[in-house]
Amino acid sequence: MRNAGDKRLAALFERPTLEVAPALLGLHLVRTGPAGQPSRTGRIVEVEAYLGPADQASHARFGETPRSRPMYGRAGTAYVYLVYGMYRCLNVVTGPLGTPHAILVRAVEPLTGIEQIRHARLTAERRVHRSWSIQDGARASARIGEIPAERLARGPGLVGAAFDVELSMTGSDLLDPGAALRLEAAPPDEPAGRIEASPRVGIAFAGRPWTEQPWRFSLAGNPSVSG
DNA sequence: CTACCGATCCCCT
DNA sequence: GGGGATCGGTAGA
Repeated sequence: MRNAGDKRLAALFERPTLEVAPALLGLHLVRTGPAGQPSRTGRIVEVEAYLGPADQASHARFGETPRSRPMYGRAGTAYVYLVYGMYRCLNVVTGPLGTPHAILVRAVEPLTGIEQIRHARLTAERRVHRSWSIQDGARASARIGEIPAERLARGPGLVGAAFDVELSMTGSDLLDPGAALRLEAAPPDEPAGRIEASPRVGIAFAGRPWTEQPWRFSLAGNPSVSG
């Protein structure tokens, strides 16, 4: 049985993708586990909409493949992919069944579980730099310890690292209140903030008009929005 | 099968 | 401003 907040959340996803994207701003991303560890939560502050398969910046531009299959599923499904062989990026699927729309979560403002997030960031870096010496690891640990909380998930790759987004989570239901990775409605007392729209980042390969569409949405002035 | 490149991030120059 | 880390997907031989 869904409570009132869950119902509002589910209703949100029945709207067109370009309306859902700005509406995701302010929602909470929640990560629980491993068992016994405090959960991590953060406020979504930056997203990008991908309106495949026509959208030449979308992974759905190649049609339905094993990787893109979750995008064709129900709205609220997670689409997780690997970029540059190391960073996992989280998308929220939107649109009706069979319509491969998705919204990339580009930045999150950490709210709780900050130490868990720092630990996850360090683990992610260690995985990339397998050949690190003891000193390298110590340096990275110190550096991450100095990063202000609002910058710990400022960028899509960092969101994946900070919240331990796993490839195995692709296709999972982000609206399931029991899921290890999920979305939750923001508390009603949390201020929304002004929303800005701008062109999407890192998609020069797509060419016009896709590079110019203002399909990136962010909370104006929020320090966790990526540059 | 190989070649190329990506919805990235960090460090060095 | 440039390059390294690292690997799955796609395209072309």
